Amino acid sequence: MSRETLLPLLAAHVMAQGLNDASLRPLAKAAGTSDRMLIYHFGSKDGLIAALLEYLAGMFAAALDTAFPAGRAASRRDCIEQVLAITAQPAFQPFFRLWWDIVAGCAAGNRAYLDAAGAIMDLLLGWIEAHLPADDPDPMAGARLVLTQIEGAQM
Amino acid sequence: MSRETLLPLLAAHVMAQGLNDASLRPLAKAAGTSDRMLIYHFGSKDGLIAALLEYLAGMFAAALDTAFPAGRAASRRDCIEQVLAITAQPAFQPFFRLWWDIVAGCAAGNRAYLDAAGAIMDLLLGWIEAHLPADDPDPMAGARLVLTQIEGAQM
DNA sequence: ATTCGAATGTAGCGAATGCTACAGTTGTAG
DNA sequence: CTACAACTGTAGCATTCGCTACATTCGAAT
Repeated sequence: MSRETLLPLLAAHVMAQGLNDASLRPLAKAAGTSDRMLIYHFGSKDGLIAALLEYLAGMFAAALDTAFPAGRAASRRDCIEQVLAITAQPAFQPFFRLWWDIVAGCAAGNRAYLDAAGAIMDLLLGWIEAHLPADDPDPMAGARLVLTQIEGAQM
Repeated sequence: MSRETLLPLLAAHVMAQGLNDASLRPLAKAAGTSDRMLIYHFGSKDGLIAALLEYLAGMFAAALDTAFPAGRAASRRDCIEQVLAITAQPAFQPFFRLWWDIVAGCAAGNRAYLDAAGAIMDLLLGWIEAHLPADDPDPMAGARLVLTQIEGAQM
């Protein structure tokens, strides 16, 4: 059982149970190993969380990849509604639960959470930018605007 | 030392240290009492949190009251920018830190947090509604729209 | 076959958690 | 003065937390 074998199982547990109050022993049990081994493989709980956040960001990107229609939206408003329709799917709810955990962790000043949040935001902005109309005057600003709307609506 | 004497001190500690990982002994120390007495006055930690959330919502309303200019905005967009300018003040940062804690708690299904979030949302919606232009065609929808923008921008 | 390092199990440490049992110590009503 | 109820301090309990010490197993390289 290596890091790579463990991460999917740990991620599944975190998706189901939340990230903020995840502790080593339940995580280990969910992955069929022991707290002892989690520390062995990841060095510390912080290391585990950092690895998990990175892995979860990858999962999120993959989920977006499969759920997103290929083409570009007709307008910014159209893009917003496409993204809203997709992220409203039940499959995405766990990701948003995690997202709020991460945001709260950022507000508390947690470094790993800040890094993860930055990475995920960049990921999302890139995605949106690629799905805006090709003739959008300022794609970066447009993506930020779309993201603002989506985050607000999610709440 | 009654509930009413304790709550402001507890609230101050929570504003400074966060809500999610607040525990009885540090809270008690910050309020100059003991965990024993907190349980005595509030019944349980859940009772304490519920009382604190209610008190903090009151604090937030009062803070809005003093910071908000009296009149109505010229337009929805104008209203958004007024609120953004005010909530960007350093005095409001601790409230938003708490807000994220509450949102994360809601995502985790915590009942007290859900109630508090609902109350605070209603409070905010009322505030915004009262500051929209008087000729707004649909003040309730307008308030929701403004709030969406603000929450999105805060992130 | 021996050796060596990676991987794993067992047991536990010290700290923090929410909460409780018990024993006072008040202040006040009769 | 007495009695009773509200209040408070001390000490602890059971649990969980992240983490470590120690011992063992096991496969591969020499």
